[in-house]
Amino acid sequence: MSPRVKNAAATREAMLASAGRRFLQESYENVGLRDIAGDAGVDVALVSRYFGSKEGLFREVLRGAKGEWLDAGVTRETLPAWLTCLATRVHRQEDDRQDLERLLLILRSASSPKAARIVNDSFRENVLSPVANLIDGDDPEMRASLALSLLIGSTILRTIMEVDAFSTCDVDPVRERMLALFESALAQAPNGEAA
Amino acid sequence: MSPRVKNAAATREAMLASAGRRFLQESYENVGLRDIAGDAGVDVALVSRYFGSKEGLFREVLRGAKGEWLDAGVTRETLPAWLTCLATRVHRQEDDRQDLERLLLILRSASSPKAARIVNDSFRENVLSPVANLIDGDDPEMRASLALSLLIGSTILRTIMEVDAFSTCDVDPVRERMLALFESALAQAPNGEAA
DNA sequence: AGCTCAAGTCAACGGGCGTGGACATATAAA
DNA sequence: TTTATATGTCCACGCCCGTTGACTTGAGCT
Repeated sequence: MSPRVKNAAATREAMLASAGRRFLQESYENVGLRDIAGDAGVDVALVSRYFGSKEGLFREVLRGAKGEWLDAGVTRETLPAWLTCLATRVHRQEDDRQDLERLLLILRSASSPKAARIVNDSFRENVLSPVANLIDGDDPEMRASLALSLLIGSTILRTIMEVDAFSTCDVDPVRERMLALFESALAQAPNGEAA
Repeated sequence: MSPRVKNAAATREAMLASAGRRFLQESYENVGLRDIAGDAGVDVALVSRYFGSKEGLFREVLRGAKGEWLDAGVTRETLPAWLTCLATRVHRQEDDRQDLERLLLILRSASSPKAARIVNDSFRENVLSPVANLIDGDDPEMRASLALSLLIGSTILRTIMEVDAFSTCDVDPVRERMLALFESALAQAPNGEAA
């Protein structure tokens, strides 16, 4: 093979990018380092050189995707609508896609022994905590978990299980119900919404 | 090795049982046929002989677990409470554990290319349809998907992500909120509960 | 131009995987 | 008791994996 141009920073990014793409579509176990390196136009051995191991590469991908979750000026008031957007895949802004991909990247590799700890940590730090910190009142983590359960479940149903009964009918009623559920889950009072 | 006693039906069941146990705890990709055969006290080659392939074995495990979901006399009225039981892991009856394991078995191997089709079919046939058939009114599949999203999400959070913010505080409030969410998700009217 | 070292490639290793064919043995019929 | 067949074991093949060490080549400096 003719060796590629030598630019350490660029190839590192290229590998990170192709790894992110691969890990997003297939799970941690089902993607090989040769696939990732191939996409980046680089030899496999560079993975060990740059990231130490496959786990290291995966960790770096999760770490690199950090800080983009909830960044687009989401407040306590707009949170339910924002979650509804993610859950119904209607992207208001370009950033929503990034957020959804982050979540999906985490969910895809959730049940992989090698990636489990990394995934769990990333989830707690990058998606659970931000939401919990955004809402105030009692048991913020519990209420955030409740809302995120709905988001996670619907994402899995639509993306992985390919069920998508949410789009067989009109989207608006679904969005309406979703919004109500998110508001109820995040609300301080157990029943309904109490300002 | 001293050959085991020769009983085709018994060994077949033993393999099915150990496979079910393994597939429940690890995902499809992360369990080897040698593990399963080892647990059953049998040689690996019998998997091919009895089930054709690993996929065949997995399919048979899913098929064998069929018909136990929602079997314990759950009605439209008791459905929300039953879902809450599953989501909070409080087992009223012994059967609840079976139902939860079924769902978990499906979720664990959901993102495995080889098992995806099998898992998706099993989910639709064995968990989504029963729930959709139990509720009446418009868009039963959509409402069932909504409720199952919550169940799936909370199950993943608790079992795979090991978050379990649901049990850091008292369980009763969580169950109360869960119940309200399930009822709202399954309700005919978009807002709240309307008998 | 020549030198140097980071940057990249190549080949191979040890290991685990699913699978298939050849062989052994317990069971049941003759 | 002999025979036949279902049942189970053993062995090895081919494949893909992550990782490593030795080699090659490009870029930048003097």
